[in-house]
Amino acid sequence: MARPHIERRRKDKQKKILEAARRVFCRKGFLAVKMQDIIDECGISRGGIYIYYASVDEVFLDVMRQRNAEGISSINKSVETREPFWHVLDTYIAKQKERLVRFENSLFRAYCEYIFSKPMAAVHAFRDSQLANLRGSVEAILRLGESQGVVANGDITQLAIFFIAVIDGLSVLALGDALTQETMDAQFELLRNVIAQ
Amino acid sequence: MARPHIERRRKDKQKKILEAARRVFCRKGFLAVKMQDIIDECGISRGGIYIYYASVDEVFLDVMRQRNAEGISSINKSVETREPFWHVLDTYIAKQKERLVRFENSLFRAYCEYIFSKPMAAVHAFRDSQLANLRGSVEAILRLGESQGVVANGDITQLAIFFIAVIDGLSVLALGDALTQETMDAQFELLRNVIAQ
DNA sequence: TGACAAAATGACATCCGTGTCATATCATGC
DNA sequence: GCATGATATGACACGGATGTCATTTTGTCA
Repeated sequence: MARPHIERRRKDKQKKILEAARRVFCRKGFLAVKMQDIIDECGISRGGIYIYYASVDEVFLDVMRQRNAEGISSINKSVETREPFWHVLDTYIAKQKERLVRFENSLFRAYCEYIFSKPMAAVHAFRDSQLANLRGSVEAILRLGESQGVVANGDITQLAIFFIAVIDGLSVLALGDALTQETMDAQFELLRNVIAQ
Repeated sequence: MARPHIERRRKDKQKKILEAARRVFCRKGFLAVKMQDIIDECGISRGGIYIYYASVDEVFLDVMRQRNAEGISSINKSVETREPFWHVLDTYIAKQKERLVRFENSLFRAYCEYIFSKPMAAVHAFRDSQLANLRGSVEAILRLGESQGVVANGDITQLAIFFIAVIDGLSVLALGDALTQETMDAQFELLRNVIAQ
C-alpha cells in the first residue's frame, strides 16, 4: 500500500534534522557532538530522533553526503563554462583559503575529527568516495588548464593528488596559528608554481 | 631535606610507565586509549598511576615530548656531518614513506587524533612547539642543500613549511588506501622537483 | 627492630551519554 | 468522530570510564 504523503512527511522531518545537525557539526566539530546537541538544535525529543537516525554517526554521514553533492556541482559548473584556467583555479584557491581561515567553523574540521577517530577500516569506504569525488573535480580543473595550454602535460591524476595533499596538509598546519596570511599566500604561490611549471 | 634516591626511584617508575604508554599509543592511537589500557600495559594499579599522571592527556604529552627530542636529534646529526644533500633528503623521505605505510602503528596517528580531538586553543602551544622543532630540522636540511648549490636560493622557511604540508597531507590521504606505492613515489617525486627547481 | 613516609592497591561512588519503552499525541481514511 | 498506525515524549536503566580513599605494603633511616 503506497502512502506518498507519509513518505514525504518523513523526508521533510529528516531534512529539518539534517539542517540542524549540520549547524551543530559546523559549530562543534564531530567528536564533541552528542545526540543531545542535535536534539536541542532541532527541537525534537530524545526518543524521537531515533526514529530517523540510530546514532550520531549516521546523522554525520548523511550531512557529509549532502555537502559533498553540493560542493562538487559548484566546481563542475565553472569548468563546464570553460572559463580561463587561472580564473577557475584562483577562485578555487580563494575558497580553500577562506576555509582555512574559519577552520573552526566548518565541516572540514568535523570531517578530520571523524576520519581520525574511527579505525581505518571503518572509514575506508567513506573516505575513498569523498576523495574520489574531490579528485575528480580537481582533475577536471587541471585538464581545463591543460587544454588551454597553461598546465604542463603530464600525469594529471598525480598532480591532482598532490594538489589535494598540499591543501590537506595546510589544513592540518592551520590548526596552530602557524599560518599567517602571508605564509598562506606564499604556500599557495608555491603550489601554483608546481602546476604552471 | 634532599632525598635523591626517592627522586630517582620516582623517575624510574615514571619512565617505565612512559615506555608502556608509548607502546599503547602506537598500537591504539590516542582516542581509544583509556587509563586502564596504560595501567594494564605497565602492571601498576588503578590508583597507583594517578601518583604519576593525573590523566591520559598528561601521559600522552610526556610521550610526545620524549619522541620529539629523539626525532630532532637524529635529523640534526646527518646535517652536521654535511653529507650530500640528496642523500640526506632521500634518507629523510624514505623514513617518511615508511611511516606512511605503517601509519596505523605509529605515534603519528595518535598525534593527529590528539590535535583534532581537542579545541584548537587547547592544543595550540603543543602544536606550535612540535611544528617549530620539525620546521627547524627541515630548514636545516634545505640550507644544507642551498650551501651545496642544489636548492634554489629563495625563502627556505616557506619551502620548509611546504615540505611539511605535503607530508602531512599525504599522511591524511594515507588514511584510506588511496596511496599505492606508485602513487606515493610519484608524489615524493613531485615534491623533490619543487625543491630542486 | 621499630617507626615513619612514600608508594601501591582495588573497591567504590560518581558522572555522562546512550538507547529503550510504556505512554501519549497526531494525522489520515472511513 | 472514531479507529488505526505513524510519531513523539521523557523518565529510566544501563554501561563504561573516571578519580578517590581507606587500607596495606614497601623501603629507608635511626
